[in-house]
Amino acid sequence: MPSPPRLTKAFFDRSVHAVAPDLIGASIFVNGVGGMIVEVEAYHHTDPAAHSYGGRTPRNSVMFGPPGFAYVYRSYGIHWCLNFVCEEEGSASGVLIRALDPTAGLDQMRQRRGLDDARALCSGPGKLGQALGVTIAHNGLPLDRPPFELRPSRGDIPVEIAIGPRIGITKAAEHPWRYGLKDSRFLSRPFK
DNA sequence: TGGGCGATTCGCT
DNA sequence: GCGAATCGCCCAC
Repeated sequence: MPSPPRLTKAFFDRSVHAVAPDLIGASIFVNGVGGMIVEVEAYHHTDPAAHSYGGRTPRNSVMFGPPGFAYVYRSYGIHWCLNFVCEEEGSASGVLIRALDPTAGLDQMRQRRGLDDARALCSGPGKLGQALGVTIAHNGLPLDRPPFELRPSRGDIPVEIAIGPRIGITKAAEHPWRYGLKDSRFLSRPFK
């Protein structure tokens, strides 16, 4: 039996604004726990809202590296948030993974999150990080081998992409660089 | 070396 | 809808 298709580094070696909508409907698993991506946001180093905007620091150095790697950062001193590095090396751009439709490892997610409601397991970047067990230990790891596993959208299911402004930022808040699966029950917030 | 801030979440009103 | 919790990161002093 052939192994299922995987997202390769070439997939991420494109504009964040091409990669981000293409990730909707794809699936991510961390040690077998994960589901279908339903919400992401794009960040580019020319964007004042991006962590890489002010130049390279120890924290954001992975963003300045080659595409196809995980960039993990701590949000509000509490949450771990997962990004995919995109574009050519030095572009310092990435896509923040904001919400999943959980399909695998729900029991482990429930245990980590301390919740039963499937809708609340991965409906936000911090929740998603907790449910998948993402920590700083994943920062800089390649996305094309374990513990990560990324599969492209099945293609046989039509995917309607919703677009809107990004959430929770103050700088460059007007740009419509949030992408989601239209009307998904697992979004962090609905699209207007 | 210290203080302000943040790509958030949750509980309470 | 609003505010507290909570702490690593980063820049200014």
